Amino acid sequence: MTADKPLRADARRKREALLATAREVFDAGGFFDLRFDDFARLAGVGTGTLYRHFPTREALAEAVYHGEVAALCDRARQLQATLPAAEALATFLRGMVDHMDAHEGLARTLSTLMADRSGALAEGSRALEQAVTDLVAAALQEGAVRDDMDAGAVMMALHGIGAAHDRPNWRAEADDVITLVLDGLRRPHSDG
Amino acid sequence: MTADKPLRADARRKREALLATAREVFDAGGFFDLRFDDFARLAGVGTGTLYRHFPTREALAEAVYHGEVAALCDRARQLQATLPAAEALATFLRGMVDHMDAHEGLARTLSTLMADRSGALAEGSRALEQAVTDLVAAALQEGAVRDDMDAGAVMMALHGIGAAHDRPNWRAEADDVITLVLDGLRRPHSDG
DNA sequence: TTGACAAATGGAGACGACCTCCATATTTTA
DNA sequence: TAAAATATGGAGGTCGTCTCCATTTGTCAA
Repeated sequence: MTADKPLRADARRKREALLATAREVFDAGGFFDLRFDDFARLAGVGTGTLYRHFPTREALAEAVYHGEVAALCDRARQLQATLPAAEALATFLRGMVDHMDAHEGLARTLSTLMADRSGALAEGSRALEQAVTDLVAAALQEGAVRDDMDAGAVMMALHGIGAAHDRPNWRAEADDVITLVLDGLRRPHSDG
Repeated sequence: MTADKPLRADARRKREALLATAREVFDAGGFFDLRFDDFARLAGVGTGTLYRHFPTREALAEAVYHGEVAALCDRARQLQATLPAAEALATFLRGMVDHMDAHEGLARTLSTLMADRSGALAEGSRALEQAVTDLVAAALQEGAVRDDMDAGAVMMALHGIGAAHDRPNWRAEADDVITLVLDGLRRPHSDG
């Protein structure tokens, strides 16, 4: 999949400069409002170079958050290894909301990556979905969650949380969505 | 709020033509891919006229779905008047998914309207949120749902469903999200 | 070191979508 | 019917996005 490409020295340097600039802009919150060309100017490279390294704004966003998303996935695996499955899932989902809350850009990025209509799901997005799928599967095997549902619904809920990041009461509502999902995932009442 | 503006005869005619064209494109599924200018050409009006009547694509989308959204709100009120509150809420949410499934454009529109970062929430979106808020409040008063949660979480979940409309397994996942939300909304198990 | 080849650069300018402006046309009013 | 008010349309300005290719930079073998 990820064919190794021995990058030339200057190429690697420019690429790093672009990423560094993008990270700064991300932290400042202006990533999605800045002209794409300006990343180049800010990083001191030409526009052509920018586009060769990152064909789209989404590609750049993904690269910026590549580490962060990988960390989230690691965290998922770690939780899964050390906690009962249901608890691992809950902790992970709560942690996702924390992350989105702390890094405004992450919510925007995730929702952008997930909504990517270009078909090919970005690697980070796919990895994240796999992590959630594993967590849910483990909880299922443990008998902690109902068996008529898969991880897609959870992804969709996360998607909603990310996409709605500008709602006035976002944090509280996001926590509520997670609570609803987690409570809903247990065996439903038998009085239905 | 909505100041009555006696529209001139030709103005009303052009407006209607634009709406008719937009409806057709909506049903064909191409609304969000078509150049905004082309709505004008297709409807046989000038671009200036298009922009005077509908300053943005979102405004046009809202106008197209004004009737549909109003119908959804009416339906919510009607369900609320004829069914136990919890059942009314469930039926309404299921119906929303049906609607989004049947009219591909509606999901896209709702998610676009809700995500509208321009601050001022469009009228249709606000009306819909009010309808959901009322349904949840009624269910709460009836004691059918937990009391530590409001309608915002439900809106967020709907948002996620709409925003994720291009997921391969959308329909099943959307139904699952609704199920999770509804089951989660009941009193949680006491073994937590 | 040097020559030759491959890899990468940068930025001018093509392109395309969005939107404005105003001379002209249509409707309404008196 | 004439004047005033209202609406039209589309040429063209603006602004991001993205491409193209002449030039520069790095690599490697001799």
